[in-house]
Amino acid sequence: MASRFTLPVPSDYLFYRDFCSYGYFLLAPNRWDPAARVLKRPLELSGGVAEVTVAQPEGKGAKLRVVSDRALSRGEKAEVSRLLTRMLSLNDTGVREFHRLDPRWRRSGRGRLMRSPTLFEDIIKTVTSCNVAWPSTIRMNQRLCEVVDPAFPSAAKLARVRPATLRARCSVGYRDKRIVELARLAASGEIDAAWFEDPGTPDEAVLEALIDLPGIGPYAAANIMQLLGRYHRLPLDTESVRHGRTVLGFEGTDKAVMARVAAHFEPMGAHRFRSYWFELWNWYEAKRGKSWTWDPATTGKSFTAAQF
DNA sequence: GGTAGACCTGGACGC
DNA sequence: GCGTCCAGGTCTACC
Repeated sequence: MASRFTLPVPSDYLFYRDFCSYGYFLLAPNRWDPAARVLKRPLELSGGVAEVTVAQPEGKGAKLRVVSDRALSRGEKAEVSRLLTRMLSLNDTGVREFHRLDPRWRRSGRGRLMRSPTLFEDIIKTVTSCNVAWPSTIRMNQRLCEVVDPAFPSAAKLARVRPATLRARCSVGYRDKRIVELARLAASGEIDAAWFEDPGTPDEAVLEALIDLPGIGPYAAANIMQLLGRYHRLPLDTESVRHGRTVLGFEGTDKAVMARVAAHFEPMGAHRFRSYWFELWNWYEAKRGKSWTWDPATTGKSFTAAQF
């Protein structure tokens, strides 16, 4: 029998807008239904996997309606609430300050960014997004869920998979050993999620620790930092260069354009990434329509500039 | 400290 | 249908 419960959200929270705010909303095991504006995905809970459906039928600021495919204990409902709170950035208290710094997004209300229910899933998703076109990132995450665990592989489960299996069946290529090593570090506690998530841990310490991880370079570290709600660094990549040239009108070598993009967002201080990201996202939406209307099977595979 | 080249995959392109 | 080229960020070796 299903469990049904509600989850309170901040008064400015608009589910379809705020969930469809970062590309990972299109990656397995997330399943976004653009017509119904409903999210379905399995979550790993203490009593086993449960498929949850999340919606906000009454609109902005209204409680989220959560339905699971099996009965959940009180403790499991608390787990689901905790995982969704992380995923939907419901504890983000910086949106108002962001809008004060960059008023362009005040009217649309853009400010919150979605992420994964766990830091580990965000780390692996980031590794699968490096040095690869977006359709391959989609494929890798799809296969990880099909081959290893439908609810997205936990660190413990992934640590037991052979790199050759990941390479052959999940199309992760040379990332195979790095992914398994990351899983071992997370499973053993050497990657301490609580330490990374603690707002009291200094940004520089987090950055240094991330760069030390296998498969994590400057881009991936900055991206994981924004997924941790630390928005002061920009994950600069080829999309940043494209954005610098086409939208901001910068000229010169890739390196010079990157430096100018970084300098351009400097005044946004602790909210640099939000300002940069929503400008980028706005550009995608100008080409492809609002992100919550993207069909994961079509537009969702081709919204990045490289696919145009 | 800076840089060249290897690492893989899949899509685009030419034949 | 096949072969070749290219994009993408990280890592290592080398200067």
